[in-house]
Amino acid sequence: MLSVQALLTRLEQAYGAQQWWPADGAFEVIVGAVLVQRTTWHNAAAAIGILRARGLLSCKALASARIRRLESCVRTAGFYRTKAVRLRAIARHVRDCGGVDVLAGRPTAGLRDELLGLPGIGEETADAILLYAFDRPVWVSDAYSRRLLARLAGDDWSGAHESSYVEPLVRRGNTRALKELHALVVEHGKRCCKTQPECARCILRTRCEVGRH
DNA sequence: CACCAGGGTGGTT
DNA sequence: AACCACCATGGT
Repeated sequence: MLSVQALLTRLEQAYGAQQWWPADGAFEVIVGAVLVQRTTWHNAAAAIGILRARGLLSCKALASARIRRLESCVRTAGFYRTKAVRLRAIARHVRDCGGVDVLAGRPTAGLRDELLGLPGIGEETADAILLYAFDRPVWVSDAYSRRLLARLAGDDWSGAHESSYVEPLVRRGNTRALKELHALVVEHGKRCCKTQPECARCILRTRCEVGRH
């Protein structure tokens, strides 16, 4: 089966460099990670722009903002009532800890547990924050990656093998590759056929161009 | 107009 | 542990 490095190369050749995460600083990555849940980056980015315009894009300002005000800022990202409450709770935790710089000094395993303890941060979001906000070598597993790797592996796929597949990148601490690969997997998943399992062969076969369906 | 988008949570079986 | 309803706006 295709190696991780080969997969990364082919996806990059097909779609180009993705350059995730489009954010300014670790805290903005955290905010964006929550806002983008179950919506497009387009809608999440609009909400971030409004937060920035109103001076609420720092953990101290966000932590002391009124819920109603936050709701009006993040409305375009959907689920705005829950996201407003969760974002402020997260901001308060970060503030009470001494800021994102303090979190950046924590070991990865403990930091992951700490993130999972916060409202609105599940496994996928926690790993995305670890990778893109704190530059930790972790693989972000999502619906796209599970589907793609299941197709690449064929039938004998338990789902637990996903971590072993990307293990070479994690072990070598290649955060550059991990960031780009996850972004490319998502990009490919959005364009590539979702209903036909055979579609994944476009990556396995050289004469079938990736992304040109 | 139905469907989906860079999920998480709480409740039920 | 697997399944479910719910959260809600914006684009196609």
